[in-house]
Amino acid sequence: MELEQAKNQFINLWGNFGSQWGINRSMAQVHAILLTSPTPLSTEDIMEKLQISRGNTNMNVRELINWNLVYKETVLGERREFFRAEKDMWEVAKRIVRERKRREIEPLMQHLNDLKTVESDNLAEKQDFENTIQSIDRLVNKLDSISNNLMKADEHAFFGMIVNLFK
Amino acid sequence: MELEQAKNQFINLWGNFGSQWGINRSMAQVHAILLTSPTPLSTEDIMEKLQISRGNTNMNVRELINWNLVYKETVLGERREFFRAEKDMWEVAKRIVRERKRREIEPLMQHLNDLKTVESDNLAEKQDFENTIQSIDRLVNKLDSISNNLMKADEHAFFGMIVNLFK
DNA sequence: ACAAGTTTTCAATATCTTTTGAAAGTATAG
DNA sequence: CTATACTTTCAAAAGATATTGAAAACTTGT
Repeated sequence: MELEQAKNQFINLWGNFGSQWGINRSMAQVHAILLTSPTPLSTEDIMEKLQISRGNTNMNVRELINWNLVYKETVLGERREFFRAEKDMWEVAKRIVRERKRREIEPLMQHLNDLKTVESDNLAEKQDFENTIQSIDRLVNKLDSISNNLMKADEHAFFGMIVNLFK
Repeated sequence: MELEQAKNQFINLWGNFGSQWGINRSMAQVHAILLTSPTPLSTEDIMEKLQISRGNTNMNVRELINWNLVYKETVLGERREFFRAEKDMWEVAKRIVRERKRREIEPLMQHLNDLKTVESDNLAEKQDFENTIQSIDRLVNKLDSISNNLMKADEHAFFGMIVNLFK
């Protein structure tokens, strides 16, 4: 396949994949274009290649910077900003995990805690509900603790350990 | 907190959580109501408690059955169908992983493969693109292989191994 | 075979999310 | 200080997604 065509396919692929996981299509596509650009890109470059508006580009680049997946870059003698994606995919994965944990898992854990014990005259039903919540809570906490450790480990160590485990 | 109130909060919580991860709100809410019901529920029950239409209820219950998270149940002397959720959350987690893998990760891996080698006169840029794709491909494959093993292991074994690893 | 109860489908509608683009805001050079 | 280059904001519009509800299809008992 030809390089330009392959890049376009990748932008598409990454966009679809993102939207299946609750990340908006444009944001994923901006990420894709930066991942596959050998040089940092300006807002104009991104607008042009993805055919999206200035506002849209600005907002999604900014969000990617919040996620720590994209850096601002200054180019000598250029007034406008350029953007460059983190290309170490292990880093990318860790940062996505970190961010989703912070934004979604932690609030979830907080709320589950509030539901752990309830009041009711119907003892059996009370117990049943509490069991379900406990069971969700245990799972979420375990996944959380794996993700904490994952973020400390380096790629080789992490996958090495996991793969060895199952041999 | 009072039981009924807690159930409502949970339905809400699960619905929000689902929609952040690309699962539609109603589907997650139907799942929540079944998870927290001590007895199987009919379509009518679900419609009434969630205040949603028959069509919506039917479609989402069916989707949950496709995901293997909900079972059809027959009640003696009743003509209509009842539904019951799988309550072992380790099982639930495994089934969600299995399904998302099948629907999303496998197609992704397929497409990445097609992008692994491209043609271009610009050797440096070709190399750069191929490196990025390779790096994504390696990560996805490793995550895939962990998830395969996870689905074979039982909960205790899995978490036991992971937790010990990081001690 | 019919009638009553139940489930499924799907076009129309409503809702929610994303995108646009022009205006306001900010920074920099001269 | 002022003009110009550039970035950010946000209300309105477009687009995507979810929901409704009534009709069609199916199922079961008599």
